[in-house]
Amino acid sequence: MNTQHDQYYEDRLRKLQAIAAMGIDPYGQKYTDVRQNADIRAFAERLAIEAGQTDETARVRAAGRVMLRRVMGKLAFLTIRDWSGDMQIGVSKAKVGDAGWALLENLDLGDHIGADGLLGRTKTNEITVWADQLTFLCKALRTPPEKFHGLTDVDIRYRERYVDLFSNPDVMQTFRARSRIVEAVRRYFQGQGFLEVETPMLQSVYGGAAARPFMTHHNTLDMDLFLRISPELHLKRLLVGGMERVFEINRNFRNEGISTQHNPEFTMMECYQAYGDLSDMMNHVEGLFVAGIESIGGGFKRRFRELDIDFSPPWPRRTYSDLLREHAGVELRDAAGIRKKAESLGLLKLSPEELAAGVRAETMDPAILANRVFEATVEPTLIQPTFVVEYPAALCPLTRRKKDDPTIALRFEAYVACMEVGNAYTELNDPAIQRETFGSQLEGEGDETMRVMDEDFIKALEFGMPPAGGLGVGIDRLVMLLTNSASIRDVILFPLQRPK
RNA sequence: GGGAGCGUAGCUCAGUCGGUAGAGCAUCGGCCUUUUAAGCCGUGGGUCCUGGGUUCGAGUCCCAGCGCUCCCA
Repeated sequence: MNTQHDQYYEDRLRKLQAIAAMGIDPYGQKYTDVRQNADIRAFAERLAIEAGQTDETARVRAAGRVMLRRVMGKLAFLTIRDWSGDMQIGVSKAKVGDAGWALLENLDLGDHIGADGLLGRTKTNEITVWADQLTFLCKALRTPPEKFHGLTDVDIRYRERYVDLFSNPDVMQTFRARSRIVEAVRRYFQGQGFLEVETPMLQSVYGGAAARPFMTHHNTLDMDLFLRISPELHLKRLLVGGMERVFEINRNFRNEGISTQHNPEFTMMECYQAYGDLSDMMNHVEGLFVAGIESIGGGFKRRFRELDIDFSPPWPRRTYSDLLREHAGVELRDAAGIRKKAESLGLLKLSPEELAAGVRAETMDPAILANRVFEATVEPTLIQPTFVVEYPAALCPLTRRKKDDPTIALRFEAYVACMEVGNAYTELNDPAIQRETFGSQLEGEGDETMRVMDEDFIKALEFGMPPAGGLGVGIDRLVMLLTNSASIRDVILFPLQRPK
């Protein structure tokens, strides 16, 4: 058990007191001029120090958490870790004196220390800071995970991410990559003339997507509120206001299932471009993937799980109906054929939720059936980056229709590794059609797609929203793909866990 | 929601047919001035996820629950 009074805790408290008795603050002070371990390592490479030699001119200061400790009598080697990497610190009793050695004897794995000294290499050629001064920076009262295997229990890794981060360097690397990718996406849109904005997460009317919301309550206003499922309707209001290019990178919340691809809160990028259309949005999808890849390196040909994926633009564009014909052997317009195919795939079986919502297989909308067939037959084949274009209009009521074919929606989805990573529209800006489509619900979609009438949004459209293209890209999935992370929980620092 | 699996020392993991709870790392004590998961000798450490049940006896078998993982919906 993780009680506070086990033997380890007591041992460490005893050493903390011993350190304090030496007149040293066991929780440290400001410590300046520290060089990162990776930087010190690169410096040592440039100096071309030979094995067994020390460079008398190369004084450095390193700091980090003690990960390994090898003491042999009056000489010790410590491996300390900062967020750039590890560094070996050599400590000899002759050099640091009795006081320094007494400090070393009270060091535990997990403590933070600083070391000043000359840079050299050991006989075995390991880059080493030969300390003449150790500075104690922080006592750790808990034992870090085992030095060789690190922390592997996934439950504890997510619950105690702070331990995961310092004991598993790959995890640190993933989250550094995530930060660079988000920066790159931001820079990409700024470079394209977009303005970054933030819109409400607490909303009295929710919308912009088909999902169940989280509910909360404002006490002093005595008002129920929803956590947003999408920023879409607010970003479009900004188009009405004359912000011609806007984007937002922020959290959405959906009160739905949890899986390796779904976390209840996730980070979404949405952008809207006045006078733009779908082809602009495709360019942006490719552009932000390129920017993300360039920010972390590794090239366009990448590994994801067991898949080899080539992100080189341009990505192929395939129509929904062609893909359906190719992989399901049915025509999109052949409602009877689709129903037959759906039946043979066992797709007419309804979930308890759907049955409760009054959905019946016999009257299910052909477009919904087609989409079930699409998900079952086409999606598993969409491994290489692909734009699926020409969605059936019935599936996307919020979307403008193709001019010469009103059954086709001006929408695409971008797929990579069978995951939906982008969703784009040529936006609907006709307030009358928008009013009709709000609240419309196709039989077979269940209650999750309940769309609440947003009168203020209609009003905004009545002031005139310029024709525009809009795009949403799930940042977590983007990071998963580019960092080869199998689960969304591996790219979210603190994924939702039930309390233990 | 359904299926499969997992939960044992701080960490990583064994635990056979139901018969006194084990190892490595870590801790503590000792030796050790070039180690690389340092080494050698010694040592302490357990709510076997929780609660029931079967049994002379349960980490092990049965039931229920909790948490996690994966697959499916």
